[in-house]
Amino acid sequence: MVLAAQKFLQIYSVLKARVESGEYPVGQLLPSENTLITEFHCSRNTVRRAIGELVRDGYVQTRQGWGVCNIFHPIEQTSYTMGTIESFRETARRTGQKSTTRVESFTRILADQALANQTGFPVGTPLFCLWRIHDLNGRPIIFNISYLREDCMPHLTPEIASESLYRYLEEELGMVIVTSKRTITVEPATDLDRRWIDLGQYNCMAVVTNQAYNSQGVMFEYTQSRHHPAIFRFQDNAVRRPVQDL
Amino acid sequence: MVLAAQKFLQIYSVLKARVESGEYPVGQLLPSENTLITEFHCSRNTVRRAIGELVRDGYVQTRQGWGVCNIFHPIEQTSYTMGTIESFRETARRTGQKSTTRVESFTRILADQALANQTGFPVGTPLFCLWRIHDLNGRPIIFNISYLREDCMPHLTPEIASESLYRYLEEELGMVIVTSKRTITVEPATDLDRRWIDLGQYNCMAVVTNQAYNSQGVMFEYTQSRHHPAIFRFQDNAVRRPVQDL
DNA sequence: ATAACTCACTTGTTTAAACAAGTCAATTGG
DNA sequence: CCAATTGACTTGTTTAAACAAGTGAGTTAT
Repeated sequence: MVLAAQKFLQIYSVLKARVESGEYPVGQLLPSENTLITEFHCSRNTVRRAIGELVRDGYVQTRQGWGVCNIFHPIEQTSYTMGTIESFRETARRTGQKSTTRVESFTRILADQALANQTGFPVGTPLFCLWRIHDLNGRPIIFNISYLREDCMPHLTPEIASESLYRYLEEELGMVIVTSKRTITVEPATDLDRRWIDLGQYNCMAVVTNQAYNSQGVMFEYTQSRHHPAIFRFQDNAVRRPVQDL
Repeated sequence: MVLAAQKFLQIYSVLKARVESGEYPVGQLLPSENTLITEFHCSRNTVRRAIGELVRDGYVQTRQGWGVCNIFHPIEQTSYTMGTIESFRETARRTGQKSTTRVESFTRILADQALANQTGFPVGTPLFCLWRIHDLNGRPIIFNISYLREDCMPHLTPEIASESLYRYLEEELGMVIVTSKRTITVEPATDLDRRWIDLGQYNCMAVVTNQAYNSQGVMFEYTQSRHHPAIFRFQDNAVRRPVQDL
């Protein structure tokens, strides 16, 4: 039951495709849980789990006593999708654009107090420091500053880094990347930014700070992605939960 | 079982507090599901649901065959929390800052083609158009442009809007706000922005576009929140899900 | 010594059942 | 005619059980 995707993911995919294709009209109700149970030959919990994922995606909305309402609106092609971790390369491939990455600097350092405060690595941690430029359709648009724990990837090279870093970590090292904490801010452009990115009239960068944890709960990556503001776009679906101060 | 919060939320709150207080040390495992079951006198599903919420919050991380690892790091005080919908007023109160809101303009319009394209409202929809300024500690920092469906809140007044709009909708009208789609972009500052917000050296705004849906699946609000870039900060926890192209 | 296996533990998935609670239309009672 | 009730539907919460599958330590067989 691992080669074939889990049942709830299969059902999720089918329902998602139907919503996207318009098979379930926007603004109307999906079939009830009972109907879906008989269609997919599964338990109610499994149907509910699939629907729960669609809710998280902002595709549908549930209402007790009423049903599951389709609220799908096509998203912008160029946007990031939040709620999942997606690399630059994956986003570019999904949106059908041509992306390249080049390494501008690759050094080894120890985390000093200032860097420890900024990143959250313990003082003295051996780190790779990596500067990369991402081009989209031939134009540089993202300046990437990464700090990577050396003890998690001792044999990292600039060649590997210019390929997909995440593919290397996952496929070669068998590392499972589980959680990623992201912060979005807007910061004044630095000289380093302008050295590579043509900002035109803008004097700011959209900065995504990313802290990634492996399956052992160790933070192995701290990356600042400094985006050209004109191409930056982040999308998210929020579900309001009851406010509770227990 | 509705006055007393649901069981899984109670357990969630207790575990969350323990993680935040350091009762469960960072980097170590939480008690196993079985241990928690006996402590809370509940079923395994209920414990798992509580833990699932902590995972979504980026507080803990699970690993099959191993356990639940505490990866909590205190978040920035001034940051938004994604994954939940929180109003400006709620955020300010949570972070202990003094906030005020004033209405600069309150008009009624019909959605024309351009506005329909921008917002997603059907052409001809009667709308309230609302300009608000949010002050934090006496300084204007957010310029808010809202379009609100008139038929969802016929008796809206500027006085209500200067109070909490969401409180009015929820408590007075009984409207349940369920889903909210947000997009974050960085845009050049306009003359309208500069009329109210002192940007200093910056020439951009951090823009959060928000589309809110009520429980009937109707989009009733489209709001552009144009933030002073220096105080803007958005935080999020992403969980990597298996990529699957069924 | 080491490789393979076993075993006790962990979390992950799925099913089944019961009851709570919201919604809406039809029916009933005044 | 209108208000209240009923009843059939919906989703929401919780329990219980079974099996799958990953982890790591200890044991066994070679």
